[in-house]
Amino acid sequence: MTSELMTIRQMCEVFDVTPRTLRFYEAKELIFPIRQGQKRLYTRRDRGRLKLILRGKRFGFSLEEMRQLLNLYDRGDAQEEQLRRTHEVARERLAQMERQRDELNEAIEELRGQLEWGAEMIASFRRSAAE
Amino acid sequence: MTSELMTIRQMCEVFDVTPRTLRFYEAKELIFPIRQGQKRLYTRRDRGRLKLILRGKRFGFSLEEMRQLLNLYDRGDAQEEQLRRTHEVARERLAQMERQRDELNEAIEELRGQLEWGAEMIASFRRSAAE
DNA sequence: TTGCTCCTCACGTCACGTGAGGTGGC
DNA sequence: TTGCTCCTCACGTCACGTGAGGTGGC
Repeated sequence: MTSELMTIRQMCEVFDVTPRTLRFYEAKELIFPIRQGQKRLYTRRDRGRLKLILRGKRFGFSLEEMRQLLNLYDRGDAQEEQLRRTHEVARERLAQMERQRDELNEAIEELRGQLEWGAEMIASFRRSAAE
Repeated sequence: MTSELMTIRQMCEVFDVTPRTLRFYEAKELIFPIRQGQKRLYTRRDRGRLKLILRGKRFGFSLEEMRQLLNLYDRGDAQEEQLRRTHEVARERLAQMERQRDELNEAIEELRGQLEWGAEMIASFRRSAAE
């Protein structure tokens, strides 16, 4: 199932992405599948990276940010410093996400208000039609 | 201050947008400033539309959706039906926004968990360095 | 003449989607 | 030969940002 090397099709099924996405990430130097003729073969390392990339996406990191973080991770030396930097950017992202959520909640409340107002308008149309 | 006709610069200050944004909305047929030679002059109608566009943006409507809603609003005939349709799309948008907020909250919790884990890792680095 | 504001192309951004046209192996 | 999957361009999308190069009136 998750054998050592996987084709693009298998990757797509496992990670629920399109082939275009995998090729795009490769062009952006986020993953590095090996080639067997024309075909791409994805290694365990590619799968690990892709998993982190997709997690990063959920947190709203850009692909370029993820590339940099993965490169830190990759070097492996001076672990503590890398971990510290990653922690730092992640904290900033968290703050942004919280702000974003607050704005979204405000917009939701505002739209709810508009909807109530609209419902009243529609109701008043009905009343005047019934008279 | 808010005289009948406004220049692009005045519009930008009042609505906190760039000239490019106003020209872009015009190209997309969302607003229709009059021309005095080359210069654009924005009317009260343009300001009303822009206000609704910016509010729509907060709710996550696309410019094309806003264009259609504004056109309904504009015709003014058969008010009830227009109001009803607007109400309908707004309700769908609200549901999407709520789903989006829930996903964002999940991501926030997940990232918080990652951060805690990272903090522990950093702490353990410190301990082993202290020994 | 110098500055200032306005204008019109038109390419760049971000993360892919979507054909078009071609290849390899069963 | 027909199908299937893979591949490489390369243009399209969305909402603008960002120069480049030119104009009008004080």
